[in-house]
Amino acid sequence: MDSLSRKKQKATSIKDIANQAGVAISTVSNVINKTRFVSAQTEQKVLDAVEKLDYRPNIIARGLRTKNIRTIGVIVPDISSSFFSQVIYGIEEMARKRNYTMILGCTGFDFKEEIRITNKLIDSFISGLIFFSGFDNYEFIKKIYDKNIPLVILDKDLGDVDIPTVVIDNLSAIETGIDYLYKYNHRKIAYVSFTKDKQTTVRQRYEGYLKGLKKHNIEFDPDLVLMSEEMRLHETELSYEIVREFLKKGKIPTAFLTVADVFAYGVLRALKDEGYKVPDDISVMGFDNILFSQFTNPLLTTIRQPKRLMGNIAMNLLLDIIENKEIKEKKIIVPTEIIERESVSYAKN
Amino acid sequence: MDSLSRKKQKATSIKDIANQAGVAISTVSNVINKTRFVSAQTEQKVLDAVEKLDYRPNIIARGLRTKNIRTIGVIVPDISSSFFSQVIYGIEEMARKRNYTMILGCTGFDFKEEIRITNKLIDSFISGLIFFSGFDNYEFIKKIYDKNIPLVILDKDLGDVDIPTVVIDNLSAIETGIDYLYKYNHRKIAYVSFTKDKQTTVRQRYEGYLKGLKKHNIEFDPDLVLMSEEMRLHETELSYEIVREFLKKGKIPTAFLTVADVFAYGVLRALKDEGYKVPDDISVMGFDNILFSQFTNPLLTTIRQPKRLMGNIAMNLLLDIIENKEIKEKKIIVPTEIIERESVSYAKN
DNA sequence: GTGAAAGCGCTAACAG
DNA sequence: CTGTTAGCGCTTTCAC
Repeated sequence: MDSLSRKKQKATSIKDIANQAGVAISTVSNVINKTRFVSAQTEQKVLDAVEKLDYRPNIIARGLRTKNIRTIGVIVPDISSSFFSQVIYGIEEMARKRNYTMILGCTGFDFKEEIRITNKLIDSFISGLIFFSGFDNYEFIKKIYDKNIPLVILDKDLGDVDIPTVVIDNLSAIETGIDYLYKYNHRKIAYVSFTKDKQTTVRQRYEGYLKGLKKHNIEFDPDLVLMSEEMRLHETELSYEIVREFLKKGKIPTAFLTVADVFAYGVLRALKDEGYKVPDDISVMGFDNILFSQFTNPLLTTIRQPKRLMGNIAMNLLLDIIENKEIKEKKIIVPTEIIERESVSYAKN
Repeated sequence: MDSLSRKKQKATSIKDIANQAGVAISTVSNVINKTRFVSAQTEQKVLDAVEKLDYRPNIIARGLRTKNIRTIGVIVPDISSSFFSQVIYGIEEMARKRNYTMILGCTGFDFKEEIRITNKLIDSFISGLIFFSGFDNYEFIKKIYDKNIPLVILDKDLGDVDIPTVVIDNLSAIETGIDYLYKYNHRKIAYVSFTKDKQTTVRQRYEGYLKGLKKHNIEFDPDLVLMSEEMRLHETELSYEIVREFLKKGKIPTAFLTVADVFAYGVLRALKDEGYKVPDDISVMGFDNILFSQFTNPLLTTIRQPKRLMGNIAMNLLLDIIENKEIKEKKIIVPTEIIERESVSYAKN
């Protein structure tokens, strides 16, 4: 017999335990779930039977009754990216802590796939959903929310709606970045970003850029804005190419502010290949503070997002909602901070 | 009413459809699952009812009958690490492609937690398990296997046993690395690794190191072996510190071969801080080829593991087993290759 | 071609 | 304190 095609042997059921212990199945259920008092003596009989027959309750059968199998769905564009995987670490960590299971679905930044997977998850058996989307998709989110499925939106500001959300303050974060650069005497600050149209997150950062410039009376120069949606999939490579092209045109800024550390890596490399020294000639500032930013050359000055914490908070909020705990804030804003390292210094004028 | 504590409205069931369409429950089931012939006319009635009442089958109820909810459990030490997250990308991708759902459990390199989580998953409702463990744990794996739970071991060579496995050839991979370094005239090759005792993977690489040296008649020097288990959690930081300490002792190798790119980053930085130029003074070679190795300074020469492919293959194998397809090979070895970049050059003698 | 009914393993009334 | 039983929503025999 091919040992690969073996069938699982039939598991022992609550009925077997009841027989073995000589009690009713409800009694077994009651000792297992501690759902009503059972005399020490009967309890022991049940426990012995459980031990002897190596019984574990069938979660599916339980789920069919209780409509809850303590499982949370998580939708994310790309689990292999450093930012997402660190947030997911925080999500899973909290799920495990609170005895829930996490189902992960990746969308590959594909809009249709995102909808398909989400619907599939909802139709399956989850108790709630963390939506960590690649796109603005308010209509769709609203539809899910209106189905009364417990839901937390992660990393996307929906504005003034009722849907539970955990975000950072993207606008202020970038604005603070500009403040920082300004303090270091930078007045010609290039901005490297995804295109701003498809995602609130990205748009808010762009607004932060504009607001920061305005605040310090720096004139906005559209030539200094480097945007591409293609970078979504080839982050560092493309920012490298774009910045290299840009530098060849000769309009040289004193600093680059990027919307993701992975872009900053491309900028760093482009600068090096074009013969500029960082930070002596040009400064570079990232966003995210992913792990490798502490090992670039020079070490990357960046704006930190507390990724693991964001994951923790999102899952905690969702489970609080599911378990009907009191929710103080439906919109949680987690703080960012500037991590000063080596890639920014005083601008020479 | 607090909109957060709303209950999911009751979903429409197969019974509702039967009523609506004026047919038997079994008929509804049969058209949905195409499990026996139904006349075009009745079929249409059912389909209309499904459409009208927006019916989707209850997966849990189905699962209770069929003992299968097309869900795979994946055990992994740390989802936030670049290597793991890329493999998981491949795992999830294939699961999705074949219409399965992935449950993810992280163990944080904690031995007890690994067992606890695995048992929990097995007791839940999975159809199979991909075990991507942080430890050697043959006894435990064997026990799972003997329970006839479909199982694939990822990235761990169990030797000559029957359990389905997908691995790289760690020994040859490192040996090839030594060959490469030898070709570049290196004779004093330091080796940076986790301790070799707890994991087959790591031990095999160490054997590859020894074998490579022997093959080229390089005398083994224990002082050149830098190992620490602590690096598990602080990979780059600790390799940095260890290598810095090591360099201060004055016994300087011509090359460092590391067992992970993240270690190589630490080496790179330690070398820089101690005033050595890479590759002019000392060469550095990594292992894994994670994303950021193409952006280090200098660009890292390394041994590539095809991470996404490994994930694809593992999930594919597992699903083939579950679906009783013919299995050609129970042990799949995926090839590695050397990625030549900038961090290795000819040794000066 | 279709329907009736048993039953998957469990929880939660209800009864005593 | 404990037992009996209905039923969650589905698949699957068996009967017609």
